[in-house]
Amino acid sequence: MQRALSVTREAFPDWYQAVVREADLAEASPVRGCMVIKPWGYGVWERIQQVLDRRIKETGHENAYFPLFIPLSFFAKEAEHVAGFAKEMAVVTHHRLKMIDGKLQPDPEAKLEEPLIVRPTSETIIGDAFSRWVKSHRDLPVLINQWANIVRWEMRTRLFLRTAEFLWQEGHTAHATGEEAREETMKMLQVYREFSEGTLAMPVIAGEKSANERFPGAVATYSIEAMMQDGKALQAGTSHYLGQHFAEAQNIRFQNDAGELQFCHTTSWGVSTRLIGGVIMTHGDDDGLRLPPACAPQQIVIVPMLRDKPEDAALLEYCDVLAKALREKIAFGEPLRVLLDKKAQKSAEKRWNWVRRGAPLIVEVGGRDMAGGTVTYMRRDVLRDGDKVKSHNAPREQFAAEAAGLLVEIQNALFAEAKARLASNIRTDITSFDGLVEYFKGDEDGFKGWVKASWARPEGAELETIDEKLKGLKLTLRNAPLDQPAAHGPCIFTGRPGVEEILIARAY
RNA sequence: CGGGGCGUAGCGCAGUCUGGUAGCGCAUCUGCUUUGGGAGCAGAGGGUCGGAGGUUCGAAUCCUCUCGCCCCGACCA
Repeated sequence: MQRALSVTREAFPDWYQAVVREADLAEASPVRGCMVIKPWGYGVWERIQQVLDRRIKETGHENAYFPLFIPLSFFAKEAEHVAGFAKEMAVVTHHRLKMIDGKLQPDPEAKLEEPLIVRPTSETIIGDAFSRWVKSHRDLPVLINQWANIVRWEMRTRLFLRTAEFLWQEGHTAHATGEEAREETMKMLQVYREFSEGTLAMPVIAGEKSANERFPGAVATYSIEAMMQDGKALQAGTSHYLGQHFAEAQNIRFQNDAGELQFCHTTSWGVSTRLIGGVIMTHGDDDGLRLPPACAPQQIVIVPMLRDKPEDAALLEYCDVLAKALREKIAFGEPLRVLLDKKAQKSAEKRWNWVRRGAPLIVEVGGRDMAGGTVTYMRRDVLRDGDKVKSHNAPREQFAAEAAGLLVEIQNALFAEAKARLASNIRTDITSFDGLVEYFKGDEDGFKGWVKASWARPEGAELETIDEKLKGLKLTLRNAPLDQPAAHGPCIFTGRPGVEEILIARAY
């Protein structure tokens, strides 16, 4: 059978790369670990930005922008923070180039007095601003978000999933009380969960990270974890309660209503272009990408079957009427995004390109459709019936009337499919480390789901030891889901009474 | 940074062992035919074989160095 991709999901890493390339999402750049995000890929990011930005503002936050460069000394103020990021920072040391011996190089006489770090995250420089902005309890809370690029000099990179430079939003807030800051942390985690499930159709499990997986400098880190089609977990978003650590390091203080000086409690939270990798690995199939309509740059692509003949004009007019009618319809609270693909390419070629790119509805209109007043369309989520491509025929006006409903149906179907995969691949019957070994041993490449088990929440050296043992099975602790049962069995690692359930999985 | 694999046309690959002046499929361009579905035929364009140096009359091929990509490990919100 002829597929739109040359590889299948059996070779998952190869397949992933093929989708990124064939769906026109991104490509590698001349700079190691950095990517060029192409219009179709960036279009998905713009959808993420638009929908999430609205949610961030609805929850009371304002956007602002802080510098790309952070003075080196800012990082030295929070010990854990600097320790966590020191190994992956890009450093700017000069401000001028000079031709020396025929070679263009940094001018030794233009060395910066203090090196500048290209931000790997902005807690420190935003905290510095907060320390000036906050004087009184009347200034609180401060609720700020920034859309930005950041740089982390990663050892090993993968397009979208882990790149040296990536795009994200980072929320930073300061509060009078720990209770309020914790509420904020949880509120944004919920925003991420709803966004991931509602817009990306990517079901997630929200929970708290174990101590060893905490953000450097945080009191508590929460994440949403999604299950990819190879069974691996993808951390799709994080939210941190930073306590007073950063406030103390950067002197973010306020006078309370009794006139006493107190340190603020701060939070930070973010999602990144990694989400696009999550969408690919959640919904992609052997014909390429499948985009949930809510995050598709174009939801309906109309491909006229042009024949380079005079009657093409009438066909284009026929398609244009359809496009205009569709654009007046609403789905997910917005007008439908419709593209009439008039490019001078062979129609069949265009169709398969849109299949690979994952356009949710692909409409093909030919002369006979026009004569009969109909259109032919394909749903990308259920492209094939067996091996054959499944196309539908409907009167043009009927299709225009039903398209918005179809898009919602596709969105729901993709979510249901992913949700079923997540729900049926979390094992809860493994209660011992030997059981873990048994389940995860051998067949390195085969599908392995997640394990949810009780544990005693060990810390320190004991946790280190457990982490090492898990590493031997290529496993990591993902999070302790927020939804917990009333009672717990014995700890899967220590045998002591369990205090919560934790997810154990292979991860990206 | 350690182990393994790989860099040859936009994509997928052969050629490398055994040195002789670069090829296949798809894509692209032109023409004719075709026209309800990834069309057929004929022709064409496109590669300093990742880069640098070396050996040689001659290097995609052998040697040295180097850069990048992929997998595993280390590392990693």
